[in-house]
Amino acid sequence: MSTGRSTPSSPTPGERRSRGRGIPDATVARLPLYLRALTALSERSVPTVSSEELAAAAGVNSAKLRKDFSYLGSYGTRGVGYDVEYLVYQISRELGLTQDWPVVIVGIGNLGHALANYGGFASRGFRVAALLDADPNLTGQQVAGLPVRHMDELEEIIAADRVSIGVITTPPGAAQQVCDRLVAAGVTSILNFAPTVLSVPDGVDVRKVDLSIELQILAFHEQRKSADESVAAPEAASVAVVSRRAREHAAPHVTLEEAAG
Amino acid sequence: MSTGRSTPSSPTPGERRSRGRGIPDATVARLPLYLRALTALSERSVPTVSSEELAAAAGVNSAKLRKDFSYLGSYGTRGVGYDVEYLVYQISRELGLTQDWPVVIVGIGNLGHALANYGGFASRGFRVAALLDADPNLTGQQVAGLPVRHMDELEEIIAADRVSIGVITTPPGAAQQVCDRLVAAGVTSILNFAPTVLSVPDGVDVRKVDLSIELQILAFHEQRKSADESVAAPEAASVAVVSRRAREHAAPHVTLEEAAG
DNA sequence: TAGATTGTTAATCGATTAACAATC
DNA sequence: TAGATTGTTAATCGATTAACAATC
Repeated sequence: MSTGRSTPSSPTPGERRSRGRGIPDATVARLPLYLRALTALSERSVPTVSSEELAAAAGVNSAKLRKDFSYLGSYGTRGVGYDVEYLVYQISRELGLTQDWPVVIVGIGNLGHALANYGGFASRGFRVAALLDADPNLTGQQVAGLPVRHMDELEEIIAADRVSIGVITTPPGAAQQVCDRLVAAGVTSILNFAPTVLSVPDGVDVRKVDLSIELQILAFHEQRKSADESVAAPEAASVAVVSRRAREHAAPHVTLEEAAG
Repeated sequence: MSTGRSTPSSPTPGERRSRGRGIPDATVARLPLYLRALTALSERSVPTVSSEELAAAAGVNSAKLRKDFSYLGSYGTRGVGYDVEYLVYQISRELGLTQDWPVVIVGIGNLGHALANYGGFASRGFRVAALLDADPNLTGQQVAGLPVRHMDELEEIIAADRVSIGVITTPPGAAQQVCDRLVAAGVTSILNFAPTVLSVPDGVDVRKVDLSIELQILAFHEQRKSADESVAAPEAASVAVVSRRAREHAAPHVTLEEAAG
């Protein structure tokens, strides 16, 4: 794009793809969806599927699906479609699900409980290596067939089981501290359910699941629906009317390092 | 962009923004993050904050934050920053959190339990109007201070409480059916925790939270990390070597409507 | 006034999509 | 061969980012 659009010497999509062997993030995020749909087909012993059919099952459009698959390689057959078993294997391998991923869950409250019992983990390559909690009263209690262990054992467990993925289901106040210990112990991927922004060193991946944020996004769209029922642009009007209170308070700048953690 | 880059008559960002009064999806998804950071500042009675400070607390860069806020209006003061209280109010209003949003939770297993007890709902405008489950043995049991009610009452509750948001925490097999009933009863926003693709009519928003998918995305990156430690492009090599078994089975096309649901 | 910080511009980047040549 | 469907192209769209003029 930077070298002009009409010259045939500009980088081709093929060249761009191979640069750094990068599968786009958006594609990676959809691979699990495809895999789920393919697994369902596999269980029904369906041998092949077209991009159109698979896309419908995964809830995307077929052009996007074919583009996504093109990053993995040419695994389809023109005029026929994709072999279900073969594609299940290729996507599993690409996602790293052909190996075993031990995970620890830290914070065995309601949510930790729910996750420990969640069937979706074991069915993929994920294995709950340990359940950890800071509360000594919980230690030793059985949850989902596993004993809750005390936080003191965290480093030991991670080293012994070569755990690289940690799930944080603690209260928000404890999350950063737990995260730091996980990282120091060798964990390089974190799934965070606590409503906190975690800071981690380079090389550590964090993904977050935030129930409250999802609801707020729904509320935004829900509000728009009601607004559309009444006037044309009711929002634009009310913005101007809203009290401008407090705009006069100008005050010195404050660092918010503490507030963030 | 479509009308050429050098002509001054191409649409300005201002024009683009006002077209349809659209706040970009990516911006809407970040507003709850800003709101959370601002709420923490508000509790510490911090009066003003700069884009740089607030961005750090929310985990984004400051240019993005300022761009995001520019879609809401000009709520900052040059040379000073943003008034915390004023911005909390504006974002809350924009997200629709100044009103009450009754929600129902359907499926009171481990996860439904966890959500019913989740503090983050009540603190925003969200109120759990009812907990519903199909199991008669659960009916009447208290969960998070609320009685579990039977699915038979779903339509009645939604109508009576004007519920527009439903949370689905059922097993995957029941999710589409529950979704259909919610929508028929008047719900127009759904937060889906079941690992299923839901189909809904136009005008209904669905957001999904999928624990297993998040873990799979982490596994993908985790795998890449280990790969990078060993050879330069180990992946590219092994792709070619992998057995091409099953590519010969070509078979008739199958509809997969049932598999999807 | 001098210093600070917003709001906006414009360039870049990444993702989506329709269309179709390649090919089974 | 005729019909079907992939893999790829190229256009479009939306999101990110650095830079800086406007302005408190």
